[in-house]
Amino acid sequence: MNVAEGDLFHSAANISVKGRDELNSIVNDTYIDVPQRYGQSTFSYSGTSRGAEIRESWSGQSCTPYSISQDPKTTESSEDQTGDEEDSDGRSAGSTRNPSSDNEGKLKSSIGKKDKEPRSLRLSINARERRRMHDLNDALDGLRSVIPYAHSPSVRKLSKIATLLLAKNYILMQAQALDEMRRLVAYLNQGQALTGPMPSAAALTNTLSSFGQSAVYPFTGTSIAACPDKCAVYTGTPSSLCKHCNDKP
DNA sequence: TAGGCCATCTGGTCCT
DNA sequence: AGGACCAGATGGCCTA
Repeated sequence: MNVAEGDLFHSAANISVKGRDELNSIVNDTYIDVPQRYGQSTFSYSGTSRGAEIRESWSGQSCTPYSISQDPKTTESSEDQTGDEEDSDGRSAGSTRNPSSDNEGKLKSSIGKKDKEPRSLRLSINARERRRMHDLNDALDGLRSVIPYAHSPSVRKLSKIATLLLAKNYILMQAQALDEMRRLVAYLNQGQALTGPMPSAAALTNTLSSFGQSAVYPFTGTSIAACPDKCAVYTGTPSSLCKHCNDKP
């Protein structure tokens, strides 16, 4: 097992144990190159993983909106909060978390902070921001759906940062594979145009095999050893999102 | 218990 | 003025 291959399996260890075997089965032809710290460190999937649960609640409109009014201490904000529970789409704004604790402090802390701003305006701004973040999450879900990793209920959803890093590396890999393919086609065309003998079967096999090899493990050079997170395994350059590389003086 | 991830609130800035 | 975007702060949930 070469270095890159080891890294692939190393990354695979970030996914849930239940889905690890499944992921290992796909890891050979995909580009799992997420720094370990960005991988999911959780190894159990109960069917109610937090992210999935929240998304389900969001799209299915089935979650229970949090209600600050449950706590008498927060009566002041609870009246306005009712208008904050649903945005203009009619979608519930709360999550499945503890309804009375999460936003309570924040709301309370905001009271009187900016008296100039009418409460209704603030609530509408909050709802808008919430909607914006939901749209962003929807887009991230869309991205997750098209990048190769184990799409299985037994595998926890990729984190946001892992999704972005994986997508970036996947794009770079596709570009490189395309480039390799073009070169191969050019090589074959060249051989056809020449009157001389065609490349030997062994040479062709060698070329094809090196193509396949580089398509999967294009970078096995020193860059891998440079970063403990192996952020450059597929890109050849350290990721700007790699904390380790960015922390370097 | 610490660390990772996340949703939400908030105030600031920029644009239309 | 209102909306979009952004980053910081806060606190909850989960796992090792």
